[in-house]
Amino acid sequence: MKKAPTTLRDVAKKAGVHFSTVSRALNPETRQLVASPVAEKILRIADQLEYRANESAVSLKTKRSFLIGVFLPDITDPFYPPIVVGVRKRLMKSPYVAIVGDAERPVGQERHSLRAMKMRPMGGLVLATAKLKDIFVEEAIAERVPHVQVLQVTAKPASSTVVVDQTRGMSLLVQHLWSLGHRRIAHVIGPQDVSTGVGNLAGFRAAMQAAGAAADDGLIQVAGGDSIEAGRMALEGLLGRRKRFTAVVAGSATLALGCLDAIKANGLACPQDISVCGYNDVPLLDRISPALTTISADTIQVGWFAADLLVRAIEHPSAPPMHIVVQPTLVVRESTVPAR
Amino acid sequence: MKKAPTTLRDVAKKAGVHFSTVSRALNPETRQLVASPVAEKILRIADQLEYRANESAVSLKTKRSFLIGVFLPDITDPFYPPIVVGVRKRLMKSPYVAIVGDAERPVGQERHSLRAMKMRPMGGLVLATAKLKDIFVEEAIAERVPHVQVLQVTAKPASSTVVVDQTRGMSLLVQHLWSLGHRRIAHVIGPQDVSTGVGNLAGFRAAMQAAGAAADDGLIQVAGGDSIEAGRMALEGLLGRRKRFTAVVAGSATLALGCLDAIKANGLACPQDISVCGYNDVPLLDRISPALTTISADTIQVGWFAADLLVRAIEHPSAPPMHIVVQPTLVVRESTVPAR
DNA sequence: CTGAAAGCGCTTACAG
DNA sequence: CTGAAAGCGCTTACAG
Repeated sequence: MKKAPTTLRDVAKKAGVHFSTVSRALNPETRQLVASPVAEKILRIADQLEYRANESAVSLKTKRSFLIGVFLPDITDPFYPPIVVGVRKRLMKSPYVAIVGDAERPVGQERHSLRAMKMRPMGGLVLATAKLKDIFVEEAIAERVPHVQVLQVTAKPASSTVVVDQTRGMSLLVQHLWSLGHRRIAHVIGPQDVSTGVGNLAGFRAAMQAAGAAADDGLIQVAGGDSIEAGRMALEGLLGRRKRFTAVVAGSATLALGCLDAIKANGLACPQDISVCGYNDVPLLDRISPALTTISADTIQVGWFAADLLVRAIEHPSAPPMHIVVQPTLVVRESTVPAR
Repeated sequence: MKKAPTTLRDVAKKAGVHFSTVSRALNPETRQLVASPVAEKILRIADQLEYRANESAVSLKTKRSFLIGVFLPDITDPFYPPIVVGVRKRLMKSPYVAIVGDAERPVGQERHSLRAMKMRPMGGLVLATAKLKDIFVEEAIAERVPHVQVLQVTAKPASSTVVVDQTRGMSLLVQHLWSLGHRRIAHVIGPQDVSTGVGNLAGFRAAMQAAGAAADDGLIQVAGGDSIEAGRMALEGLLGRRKRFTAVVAGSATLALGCLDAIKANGLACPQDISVCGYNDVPLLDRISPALTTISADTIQVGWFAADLLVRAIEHPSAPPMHIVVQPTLVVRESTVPAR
């Protein structure tokens, strides 16, 4: 038989006090309202009976929720799960627990998520899915749901954010290629409806400028999505233009893989004919052929910061939003070599 | 101002009925207790007011929960997230929502998860973390929490399970190597406290037997864990014995990567000197050097089945456990070649 | 078919 | 310092 869980009343009966006294004793914030010896006794008995507050009852009464929704663009892209690890790490000793929400692209799905989110009052949200203009974020703001945006952010975020420094990342990449003698550098960039897309492009332009040459718009190609296939098609397009370039900077690791495919499909070789570098490091990128030069960021840290800011936002609703920028590093591997 | 969400009373007032009538009308199972025209009107108004039942209240009252906990050994191992995708897919149109639980190894953490699970009544659990003997599973059974085990299962599971056919997988691998002329085949196997570990080993032995040669115990090495490092050390051990072998079957993709490292570290080459094959396919394995021959299973499907069985278990608590076995396929790539 | 009532397990003013 | 009461938003016997 499934035994009923211990309730406040069970503890109260055994302690010989009223159950509201038990409630006070168990809550650290009201504990001083209870006489010390009584509180101690209650704590002991509660522990012994393995009392756990029923969360539904607490939520119902306090109108607070301890569920933190983490929305990722794609849980199967190995770039994202570390975010969850970081969030979890920060939430470990807190009363909050992370849900991984389904944020798949189709509009229908998003609606579903939104509705699910609204019927299940969330304590807060970590959103890695924001477009430059994002109804999800707008709703969160309108409904006053505490949230923080990570990696991808809206155009002018009114919420706290944790992002990786894109300008710095692009600058590291361009400087690296430049120092290898590359001058004609192509850029396969991700969709321009997300901040990482426009950020990378702006960063690329700024970095080229700083290096001493304006970026050649004829060597910039926006990919149709963040997939290997989109990356391949984008570079095929560039190759088809027959405009010479000796290196290509891709907007993500996924796009970079597509670039490698395009190079191979055109009878060329990386890095001998064209150097390729990606953006965002994921496992096994160091073992593919050629191992990919890329930009790496501590995404566990990003998740940790996000959860930390979120907890603050929940506990101090009126505090102004904070913006954390994490610095990435350059990881040089085999896919970039001196220009011929 | 954060406007209060719509409640049953709001809908009732607007519809001119008692709120209990609204409750009945909104629940498909009790809807026929309400006069059709009234029910229709209520439905319309509820929709218009964007009414969503407060889940805490529902859970508190019914003592049911719509939270499904999915526990993975490691969310950053790309082998596992597809399970979540599958679970989510099945749960999409159900009232349940999946939480990804933290099932990190340290015993302290597990305790934390367990406690979190108990204070937050879960509607059900999908466990990919079961050891042969597993207190987590034992507790779930004792507490009558509906659950299904996936991939890794307890010794004699009393709950529903969804696993990949290990015997078949090992057989495919051994037959493949055998047909390439390999006779002395080593085996680097994962920890033996989980069903996949013992299953793979048993499968390997059976497959060797069936092929016509008993497995040589001197060529079997149990790794200290499921990590690249553990795989490397295991194969180093085998290499150190100076017992000749021309191929090695690893118990996981991760272990296989370690084997590749060990081969390289010993001045040998894969596949020229030793063929290597892994178990479980993950992205990029087709792009590493050499691309890894391995066993692939549809893990999204595994997750889907798991959620399906779980929903059944929740809705029909007395139904007997079911056991689904998914068939894997062999993916031949560059890491296995004919024996010299 | 519908209403009124009880009660799920809590928190938190309000008395004493 | 402690008890008694109200009430969060629901579901579901129980009357009518």
